[in-house]
Amino acid sequence: MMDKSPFARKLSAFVALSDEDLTTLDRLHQRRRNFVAGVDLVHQGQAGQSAYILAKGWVCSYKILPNGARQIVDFQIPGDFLGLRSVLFRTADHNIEPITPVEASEVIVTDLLDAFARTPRLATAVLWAASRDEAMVVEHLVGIGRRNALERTAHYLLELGARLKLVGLVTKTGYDCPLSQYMLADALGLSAVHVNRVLRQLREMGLLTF
Amino acid sequence: MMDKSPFARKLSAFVALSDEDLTTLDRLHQRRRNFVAGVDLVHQGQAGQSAYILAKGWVCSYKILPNGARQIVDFQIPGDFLGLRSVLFRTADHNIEPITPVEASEVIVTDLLDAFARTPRLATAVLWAASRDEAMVVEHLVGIGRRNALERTAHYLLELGARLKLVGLVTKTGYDCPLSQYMLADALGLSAVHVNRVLRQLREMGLLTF
DNA sequence: AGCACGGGCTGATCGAAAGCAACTCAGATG
DNA sequence: CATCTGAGTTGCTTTCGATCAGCCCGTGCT
Repeated sequence: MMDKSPFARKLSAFVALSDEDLTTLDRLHQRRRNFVAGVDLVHQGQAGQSAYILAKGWVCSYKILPNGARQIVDFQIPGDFLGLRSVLFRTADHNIEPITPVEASEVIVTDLLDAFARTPRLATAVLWAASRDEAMVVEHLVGIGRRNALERTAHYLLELGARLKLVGLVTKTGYDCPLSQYMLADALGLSAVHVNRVLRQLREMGLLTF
Repeated sequence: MMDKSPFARKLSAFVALSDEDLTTLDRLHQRRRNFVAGVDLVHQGQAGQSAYILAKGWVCSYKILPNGARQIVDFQIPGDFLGLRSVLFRTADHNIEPITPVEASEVIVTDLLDAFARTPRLATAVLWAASRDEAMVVEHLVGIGRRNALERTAHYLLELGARLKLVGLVTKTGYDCPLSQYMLADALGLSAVHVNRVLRQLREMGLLTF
């Protein structure tokens, strides 16, 4: 039996998938693409985008406000869907930028729907995953709205850990985190300076090591 | 031809629906339910919930933090789906509370999927609507993270207006808003006192009237 | 070597929003 | 009728986090 992709690995945590499901799933990963870090993959307002399943590397989705401020909505890690909403929506309402070199499989929407028709269990699993993503955005919203900088940061780092664990990217001692403090700041709705202080606090409390 | 439900009205703004689509849609609104204001309709952690389509009244979805703070994730208005994620997720991850007396139609998920199979255009429209809801949560996140209290409040009130317009609940002069300043505060991640000040500012700027 | 650059780190100052307290007013409620 | 409650309003004080400014350090470039 072959190695599971991070995507299959994640879905398996929700629903038991048969070998047939897994091969159907594999067929989705046909056209593999590579992207370099720092160059936007999708641009706000752009039409006719495709969706991707992330195989390797980290990506972030963000919005830019008229005043230049940036808010990172979410980070995507291996196994995560990418730009699905932009496709349904017909035009992207946010930017997507690789923060490390990235490998991703382009997914044709019709292929996905075909796969759903063939194996309903797969459809369930993917919907589960989508719901989970949405729930995470909601949790993120709650954090920014009602948690202070310290709680918010700690919570976010833990959540990232939980997500990475699902795809086997966590070791006994921690996980490899390519995020700069600037990115964390834009994700958490803080300034980079303050993120730095908060991280120091967490370290001093013994809750965090680099 | 009969009156369109708010739901049909909203979907029609996205996709042209045939009479057949509309009757299929109507069949979903079978078991109508009434709820009183202030009593939770869905409770965090509760399992086996149903989904609803809101016909009349306002509802809010929120989360409570361990420290007692509340963050309102979204308000639902007539025509909006309710608790769809809780169903896919099998167990509710947030509370839903009517803020006015509410009429809603219970939707059985299998009915919905049947309807989708029958008229694909309907499926497209519903997915469109779901994407739009998700996009609104994201926009909300951005607002809380990167807009100041004034911008945030103004933006949110405008967005509410745009949503209400889609279902015909806006007049020349404005819309009927049953939200208390406490609720606005919990939605915007502010204190009620501060919301009050911000609203006063907006009034003084001539951007808002009660 | 020299230098530019990005990321991380820290101190000092400032301001937006929170917190607290008090008061009004309109409806309930008894 | 008195009173109680909840929403809205305002003044004053406090605090959290932003902003500004500068520093260190590793890397890549010429």
